[in-house]
Amino acid sequence: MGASARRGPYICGIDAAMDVVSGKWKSLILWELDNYGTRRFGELRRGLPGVSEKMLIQHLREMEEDGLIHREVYREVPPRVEYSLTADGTSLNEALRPLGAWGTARSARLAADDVVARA
Amino acid sequence: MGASARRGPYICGIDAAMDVVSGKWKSLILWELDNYGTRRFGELRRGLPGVSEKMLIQHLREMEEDGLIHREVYREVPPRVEYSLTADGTSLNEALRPLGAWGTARSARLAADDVVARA
DNA sequence: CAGCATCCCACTAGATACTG
DNA sequence: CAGTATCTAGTGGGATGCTG
Repeated sequence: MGASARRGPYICGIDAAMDVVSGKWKSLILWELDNYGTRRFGELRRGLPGVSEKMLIQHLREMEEDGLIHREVYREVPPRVEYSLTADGTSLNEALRPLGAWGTARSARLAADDVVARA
Repeated sequence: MGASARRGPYICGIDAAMDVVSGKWKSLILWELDNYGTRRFGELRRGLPGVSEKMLIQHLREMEEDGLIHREVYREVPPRVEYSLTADGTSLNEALRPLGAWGTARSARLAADDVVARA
C-alpha cells in the first residue's frame, strides 16, 4: 500500500498520464534510461544529482509496477540490477518530448526576462 | 511562500513544465479553457466535478502568476470574473496533447486487461 | 457570484542507520 | 552493490464558515 499510481478512474488522458509521471524524479529516470538504454542502480543514482536512495528505489518500484520499466536482477557477487524501459516507457518518453521542449523554451524566456529585470 | 511554482532552477525542460502543471486540476483547467475560450469561476467549478473552491481558486491564482491564464474582472453586481488562456497557456496545452493521447491509450489498455482478468 | 481564512489530515519526500 | 527500515518535516488537498 504504497504511494503508487491510483490506476483510475481517470477524468481524461492527461489525468491518467500525470498519475504515472508525477513524482519528482520519474521523468528524469525515463530520460536517463532512454539515453543509456540500460542503467544500474548506482549509475542512476549518480545520474540524478540530489535524489535519495529511498526515493530512487521507491520511484523505480512504482514505475516497474506501472509497466514503464523493466528490472533485471543478476544474482552475482556483488549483486547487479539493471533497469531499462519497456515499450510503454519508451512511448511515454516520446509523448513527453513536446512538454520538455515547451519547458525548455519557457526556462529560456524566464532567464531572459530575469536578465532584463536586473538591468 | 505559497504553493506556487518553484520557478527554477530546473534540471531539464520536463522538470520546468511539470513544475507548472503539477496540481490535481491544472491540466483539466487548461483543457476546459481551451475548449470554451473563456470561462467564469462558477462554470469552471461545475465543469470540474469534485474540485473544491479553495483548490480551484488556488490553482487559478498560481496559473495566473505563471502566465498561463488571464483573469479579467468585471466590476458589476453580482461580480463577474472571466478566465482565459494566454499564448503560453495555449502552447502548453498543445504540448500536453501527446501525453493526453498516451494516457487515453493506456487507460483503454488497462480497462481491456481488467476485463480479461475478470473473465 | 466570487473569493478569503482557518483547521486538519494524508501523503511526499528527506535524513539516517542497518542488511544480504 | 543494492537495497530496507524508521522517523520526521513539509506540503497538497479537503471541509467548513465568513465577506464584498
